[in-house]
Formats: sequence, structure tokens, C-alpha cells
Amino acid sequence: MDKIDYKILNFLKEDADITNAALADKVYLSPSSCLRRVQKLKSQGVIKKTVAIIDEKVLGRNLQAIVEVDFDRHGTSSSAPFNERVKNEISVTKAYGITGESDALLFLSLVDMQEYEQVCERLFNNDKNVIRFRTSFVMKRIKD
Amino acid sequence: MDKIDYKILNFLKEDADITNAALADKVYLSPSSCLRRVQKLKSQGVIKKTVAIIDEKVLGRNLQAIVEVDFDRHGTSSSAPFNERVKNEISVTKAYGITGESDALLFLSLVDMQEYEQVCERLFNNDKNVIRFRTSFVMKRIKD
DNA sequence: TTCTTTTATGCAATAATATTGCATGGACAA
DNA sequence: TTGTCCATGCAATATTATTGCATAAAAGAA
Repeated sequence: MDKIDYKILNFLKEDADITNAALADKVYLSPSSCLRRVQKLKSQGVIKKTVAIIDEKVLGRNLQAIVEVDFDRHGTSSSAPFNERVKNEISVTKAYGITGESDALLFLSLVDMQEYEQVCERLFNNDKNVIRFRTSFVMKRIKD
Repeated sequence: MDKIDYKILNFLKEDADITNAALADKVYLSPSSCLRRVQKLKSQGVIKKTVAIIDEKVLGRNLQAIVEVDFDRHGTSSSAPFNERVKNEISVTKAYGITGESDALLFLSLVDMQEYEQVCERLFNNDKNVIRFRTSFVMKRIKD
């Protein structure tokens, strides 16, 4: 992990479609050396994977919501079932256990309000360990 | 945008490293047809770009924070300078204008607490339109 | 320092993959 | 039916990725 590796990561982080030859140019290496570095970074898990960024409007999930959740009990065993349900919920794109006022924060990428209602039912209303939740909807994307 | 296109998107969303031939197999098309669909989706902007997912630990940004921000005034002209600063702040990975209790929600990917302090200084403490902010730190990644 | 070992590099050959031209066939409208 | 349009598959071609190998640089060991 030297300076060149970081350069490579910073380029691929923004555009993984770039050809190896073009990337090699940018970091002043031969294509073969460059490729071997990229392969190494992948095998080491530094580059986890590469994904296509899809226009969410096209996928019909243009309603973004952020939900703060308060739990009754906070132990691992108490929140495990909740975490499982969260993982299986397609509309939940991100979920974190957090410090501060609330205990968890969820990101929802929804088709419409009807789906929101259904997700709430499954995740929050049916879970006795969830004592409260507060939802904010995304109006404007400042940075994404 | 038919069923096959959606299939393609769903595969590339998870793994853009897949070869065109392998993708073609999965959607039961010939490589050439499949490729032409992918190219079309890219030119249409349905596929915005493809990026490498980097292990954040390696990049030294392993401290994740979520900041809710309250503004004094909410008009476009009032929040424009804030939005500009947010865009220029490397550690801010996502930022949204939201409904509900707070006005904006920021995602920070930080090196350490010192950087957090500096970012707060630049974004919040020096902005008269920011009347309050509340930070939560990510303890556990339930889904990411 | 000097010698040895390891690791990274570039070049050139090769393999794999993407890309294009073209002919065919299906869907649809007149 | 007939014609047009568009997607498809095949095969040829162009790009790109990958590997072997010799050399050079870097990292240790004595």
C-alpha cells in the first residue's frame, strides 16, 4: 500500500470503467504493473467489489426516507431479530447502530408511501422492542 | 426498458466486474445483444457510472458520523453557501435536505475525532444560519 | 558496506474479451 | 399481406487484459 496504490484506489473509486491502460497512464506505470497492483488490491479485499450506479428513478425507487429507531432493550440478543428483518427488507439500503438520541438509523429507498407503510408495519409496529421511530423524507440531495 | 433490462441492472448493481459473456448467459441473450443493451443503458444514463467499493479501513476513514442540522432560515439563498461548503468537504460523503425535526442530514466518513472537530468548525460553527446540530456516531453496521 | 533475497517493473507474446458488420426474424402498423 | 423498425445471433475484427520472462529496484542479512 504505497502512494501509487492510493492513487489507483482514488481513480477506481470514481470510475471503474476506465481501461487498465488509461489507469496505468494516470499513475505513470506500465499496463502490466498497474494491472498487477489492481489484482492484488482485489485479492487483499482492499477493493471489495465494483458496482454499477443505477438511476434510482428508473428503478422506481425515488422516495428516500431516513428513520431513527429507539429500542427498549439494547443487548445483542434483543436487537438480533430486528437486524435480521432489516437485512431482508429490500427497501432498506443502509442501517446502522448509532450513539446519541436514537439507537438505530435506517435508510429507505421506496417506490411510494404505500410501500413505506408496509415496511413500517413489518419492521417497527410488529416489534415489541421498538418503542418509537421518527421518519424524515429526503427533499433535496445536496451531495450523493 | 423491458424485463431483461431490469435483470441486467440488478446484476450489474451487485457486480460490475462480470464479463459481458457471463452476463449474457444469466439473462439468456447472446453476448452481442447483451452488450448493446448495456451500452444503451449507459448512454441513456440509466447506468450512471461504475465504481469500485473500497474498504474504508484501508483509506483510514473508519469513523462514521451522522449529523442532523437545524437552520435558521430555509430558503434556497440562505442554504446555498452551506451546500457549497458541504460539497467541498471531503469527509462528507452524503448530504440531504430533509423533512421533519431537522433540516439537513450529513454523513461523515472521518479519519479521527480531530478531523470531526475541524469539519464542525468549518461547516457549523462558522455558519450563522446553522442554529444547532446533533451528531450520532456509527457503532455497528447492520446493513451497508 | 557488500551480498543475498525479495519484490516490482516493463516489454513482448498470448489469451480473453469487447465490439462491429451483416443477415435474419419477430412485432407492429398501414 | 406488405413494409418498416428494431432486436437478435453469428462470425470477423479490434481492444483489452493477462502472462512469462529478463531486468532493476528495494529490503534485509552479514
